[in-house]
Amino acid sequence: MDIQRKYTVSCQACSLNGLCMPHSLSEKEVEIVDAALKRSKPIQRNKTVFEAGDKFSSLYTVRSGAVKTFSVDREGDEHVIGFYLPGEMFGLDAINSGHHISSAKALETTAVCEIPFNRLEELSRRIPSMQSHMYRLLSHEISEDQQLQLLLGKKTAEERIGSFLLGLSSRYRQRHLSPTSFRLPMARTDIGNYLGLAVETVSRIFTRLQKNDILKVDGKEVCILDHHRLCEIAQKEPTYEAAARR
Amino acid sequence: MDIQRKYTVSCQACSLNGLCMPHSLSEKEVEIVDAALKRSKPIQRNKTVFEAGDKFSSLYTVRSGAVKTFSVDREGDEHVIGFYLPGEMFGLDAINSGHHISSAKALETTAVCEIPFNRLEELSRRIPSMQSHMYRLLSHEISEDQQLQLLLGKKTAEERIGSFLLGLSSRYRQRHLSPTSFRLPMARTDIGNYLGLAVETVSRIFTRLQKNDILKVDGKEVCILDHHRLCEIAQKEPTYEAAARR
DNA sequence: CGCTACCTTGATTTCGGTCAAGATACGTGG
DNA sequence: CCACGTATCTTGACCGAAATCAAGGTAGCG
Repeated sequence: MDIQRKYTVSCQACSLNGLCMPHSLSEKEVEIVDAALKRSKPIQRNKTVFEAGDKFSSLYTVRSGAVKTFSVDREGDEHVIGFYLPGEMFGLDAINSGHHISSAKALETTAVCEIPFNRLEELSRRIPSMQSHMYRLLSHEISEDQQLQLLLGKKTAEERIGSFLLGLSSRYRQRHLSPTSFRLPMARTDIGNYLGLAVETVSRIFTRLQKNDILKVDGKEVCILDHHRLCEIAQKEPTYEAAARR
Repeated sequence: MDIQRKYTVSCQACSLNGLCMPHSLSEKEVEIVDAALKRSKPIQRNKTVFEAGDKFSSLYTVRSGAVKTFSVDREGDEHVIGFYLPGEMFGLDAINSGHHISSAKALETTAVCEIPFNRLEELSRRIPSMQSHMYRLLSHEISEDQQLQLLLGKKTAEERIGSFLLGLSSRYRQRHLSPTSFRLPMARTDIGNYLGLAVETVSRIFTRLQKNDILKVDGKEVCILDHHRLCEIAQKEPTYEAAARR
């Protein structure tokens, strides 16, 4: 079964705020896991959740709002690594080295849920489905990252933007928001940075897609008018097919 | 502590053939883990270990030889995802979906070690340091993948090749082989494919680096003559600094 | 020994980056 | 509520790194 499906269903059922728990947990287990979570007060736009170099102690999930992770090189240039929407977990890259190698910043007013990692390790030993879930969550991140590598290494600017928008679209659908009409929480600069493109290129492609009646763009508001043609552009089969193959 | 260090030391100590076990295991535990491993007979060059679509049941480590993982798109084009040297684990991307989404093929005569995943889950519940180790291993793969994303999205052809060679160099050092003189187990085509470059570009840059006395290339034999300048080209600090920062 | 796969080198083209200049939106304080 | 300044976004002109096209060269294998 696909982790993403599991996630949406169970998040609501268990009210575990984005920990994406399997629903095989008992009442009692849900209670235990829930007790381990720390819910933060809202984080203002541009405030950081953690910074590169910070000691690693917790994983985080987005409860509301949006987060970007990024690293800064010696020349001071920022490199956007990922965007996280409600229900998604971030900070996974820090488990290995014991400190954060990237920073995380709120793209808008955001609430996160903190999960102390030592508690998580402990719980996943006691609750087998929890351990299994964590393995799958980490594995899922690896597949996604490899997907992005393919995109960055082989695809044209238009294909990248197309894939990016379709990706967002399906993530919004998963949380029962409109997959055709949504607001981009990040700036054009961030999109370009993430996709390995200049801002100007992102802008130009947005207008081109708009001219071809595939997209309607108004600032950060995006409306996908022709999902099918967008898939063609992204060199991806329509999502329902992709889902069926799983 | 860095997972890679742990790994080299313990692999030898425990003789667990690349499972990269922590050395905190007791005699008894080592025995148990060792019993779960299946050692394969050698795999011929170009033979697959598993193929995309196969049901996922095991993770693999390379014992000797080398492996590449790749996916094939609808047009039949291959996309190289990664190269694996002795001691490295592959197949991690399959945990989530329950079937392999990429294929793995031997680049030369290769022996692998198979680790049934259900046994691994079970063991990691019983042996806390084993679970902790697996989390770090998965997290490490995520960091590496994100590093590659940066390379693919932002770096020039020369920087990519430079980083690639330095990466190989440090992986060879980890297994106590010469970090300055080694044999590339993969074809130029595979390198280009992996780095998002045309074969011609890879070839041209190899000759250019050779002309500048940074590299000596003879077919698949590579010798790094000027490690420091190669680091500059790769936009990376020399490895000893990188190691010190950890 | 010859075939095929792999590698190298050169000539030409092209996609997307860079530079430059406006336009639009946004937050702040008067 | 509006004016101002700053961020962000868009559009155009030009340029360059690497892809593509083309043609030989080399090496490993049956």
